[in-house]
Amino acid sequence: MLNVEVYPSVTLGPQSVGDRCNREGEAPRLFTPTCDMMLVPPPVHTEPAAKLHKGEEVKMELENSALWKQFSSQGTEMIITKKGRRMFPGLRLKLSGLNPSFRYILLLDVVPVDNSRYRFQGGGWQAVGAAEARLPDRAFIHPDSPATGAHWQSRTISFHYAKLTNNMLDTQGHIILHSLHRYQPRIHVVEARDMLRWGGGQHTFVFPETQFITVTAYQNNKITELKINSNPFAKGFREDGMNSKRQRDARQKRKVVNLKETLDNVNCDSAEFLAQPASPSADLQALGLASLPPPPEPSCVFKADEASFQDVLTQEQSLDLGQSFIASEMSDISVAMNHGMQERQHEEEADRMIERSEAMTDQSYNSFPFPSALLPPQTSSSFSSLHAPDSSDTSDPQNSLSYPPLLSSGPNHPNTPALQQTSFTFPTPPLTDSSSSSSPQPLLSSSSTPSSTNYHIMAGAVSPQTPASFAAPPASCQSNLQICNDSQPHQLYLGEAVFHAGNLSGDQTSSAFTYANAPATNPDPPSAVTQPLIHQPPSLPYSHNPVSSCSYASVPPQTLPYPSLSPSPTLHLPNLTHQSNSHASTFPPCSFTSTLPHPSFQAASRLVRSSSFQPPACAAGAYLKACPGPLPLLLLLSSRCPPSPSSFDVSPRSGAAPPSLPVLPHASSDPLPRLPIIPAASGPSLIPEYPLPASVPVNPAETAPPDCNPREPPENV
DNA sequence: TCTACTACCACGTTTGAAGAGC
DNA sequence: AGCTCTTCAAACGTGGTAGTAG
Repeated sequence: MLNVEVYPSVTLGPQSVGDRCNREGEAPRLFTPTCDMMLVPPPVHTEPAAKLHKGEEVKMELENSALWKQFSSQGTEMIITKKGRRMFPGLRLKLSGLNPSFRYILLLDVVPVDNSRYRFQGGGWQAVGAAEARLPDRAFIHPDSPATGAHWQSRTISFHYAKLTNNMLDTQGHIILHSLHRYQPRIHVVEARDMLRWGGGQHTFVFPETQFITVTAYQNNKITELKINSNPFAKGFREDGMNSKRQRDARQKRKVVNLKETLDNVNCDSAEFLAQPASPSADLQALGLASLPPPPEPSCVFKADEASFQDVLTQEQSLDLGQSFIASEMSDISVAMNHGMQERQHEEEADRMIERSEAMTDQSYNSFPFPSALLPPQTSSSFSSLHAPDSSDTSDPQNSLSYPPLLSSGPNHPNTPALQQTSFTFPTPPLTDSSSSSSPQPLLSSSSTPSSTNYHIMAGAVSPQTPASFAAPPASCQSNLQICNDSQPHQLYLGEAVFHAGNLSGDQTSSAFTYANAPATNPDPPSAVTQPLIHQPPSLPYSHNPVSSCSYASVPPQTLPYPSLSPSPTLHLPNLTHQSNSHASTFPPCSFTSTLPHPSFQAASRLVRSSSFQPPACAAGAYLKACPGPLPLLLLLSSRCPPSPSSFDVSPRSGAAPPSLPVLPHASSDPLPRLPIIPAASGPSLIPEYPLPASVPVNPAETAPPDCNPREPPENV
């Protein structure tokens, strides 16, 4: 029996069946109802995270950054469907700076960028109103989690298994989003030092170029073209594909001709038709069901096959610019290119793609109507200095055109020497609001411990690649922004930039910049004046969104001890089999000190409840009791905290004691919504439909090995 | 009437099962 | 008997499109 314990702010849900567990040669494991999962409060942090990462700097690179930027330049759109849709491009990441022997959990969540609803008008996206009520924050835990730092650093990390849905009643564990809203994916690296406990340091990475607007149908034709040309699954829609517009038109034409011929056939055989019962097919077609196969070889029947063949023969060998980005996704695509002939052909194509890609990206970004005032003093070349060089990634023409880090800081380092703004420019609008940085709300945990949580705004600044069509935030944002101006936030995270990336100029490989956990004082967005909103994409909720950031500013970082956790909080992450070394599972409890920022909309009001707000318990400290394989589970994250932390039932690793966490129904409109349990994807009968009443008992006996769906394409090739 | 959404379609990709060959 | 390779079908991912609901 699948068991899902939901901590109010951390709802664990099974990932969709599509969320395969295995990776890279591992036996496929499918998340099944037999996998027990539960979330438990975060462990008590006993060792300062700062020690754990002393001298280290966790870095993350977006491997397919060029592709993302290409989309971003047009205004990335992501289809969301009721059943869930994968993201394309996917998040392909490279991690470094981790302790090879420590275990980490990687999470992906998607947070609204602003509080606006968008509409595609006049060839661009315009904010047209207030956003829908905030949905429960679901986080997608990478199936490999927890894995050692060596594991994460040895391969490309892909989150393409994550699916987006607009079904608020989704039971598959997909990430629920509103359509026509703007979102920003975030990747969280949470240290799970002994694979049984979450704790230690936490890092949040944000790649501004991965912002997207959710849609149920593509609005921007350019995005459609890019998707078709970049996504192998959409090959059929390419110019030379059988599902291209030309081919579809041809099919449509054939259908019409077919129908006409059929009708003619009926006419010419009318005598016979009238004389004897018509065949079923002729009968159907005569009724207009032209889609049915034509009658076999009637003398005057149009031969559709011939026409079709002709159409195929006339297909052109088009190589759209967008196809160039296949190169950046080559690892995904190359799987099918195993044969020499194909491979050579592909390589040749890839080379041409790269060439065109370079030309295109240059054009795209160089010509991007990014306000010069927003651009940092550095030129593209200077940006590259901040980017980790990757000579091997020849498919990524953007590597040479890296973007400077937006922010850089460490949590709770208000006294960190401020970085001169002149030497550290903020090319993107998100930077305009630093309040979020000042007091980022915890996503997984709220107790902010110095250096426990780092926020990284990745080098790819939003603005340069964000299309001007991305409407500026509503006037309300501006007002909020102004409100935030009364502080000097940038100095804070800028200073942190120096603190954590003080050798930026010298460390060319640094791609991660810690995000300061600013104090209550709201920093002053430096870019507020220099960056016209009209050309700036909405700010990130936690780090840039004026509204949220301002609200956060009123709430100083809190270090709330996790309430009476059960003896030995256990993180059941059976996925350890594929990991080499095992660590003692009896690590002393450690307090979770990460301070993930929280999206704007729910910030202020909730945080005010500081007395009962216990961030760590809410999310980061979630304990997982999952199937014995890569962790295919999904979290619901929220700032909501359980009414009674003591109610946590931390079951031992053996899984003997089913946890009994309070399950709270969630209403997005509720200022303090409670998150529903996300039933298991494969075990609908096991998990009640949303909303769920209370905790679901765990049946330890039904912890069969996970059976990952083999249908998932290889993630890392 | 317009907009957004859903269900379905056709095509391509991926994967594992089944069979053949060695 | 065991291994490798090939073939095939099913599942799934994809954008397009017609229909529907508000």
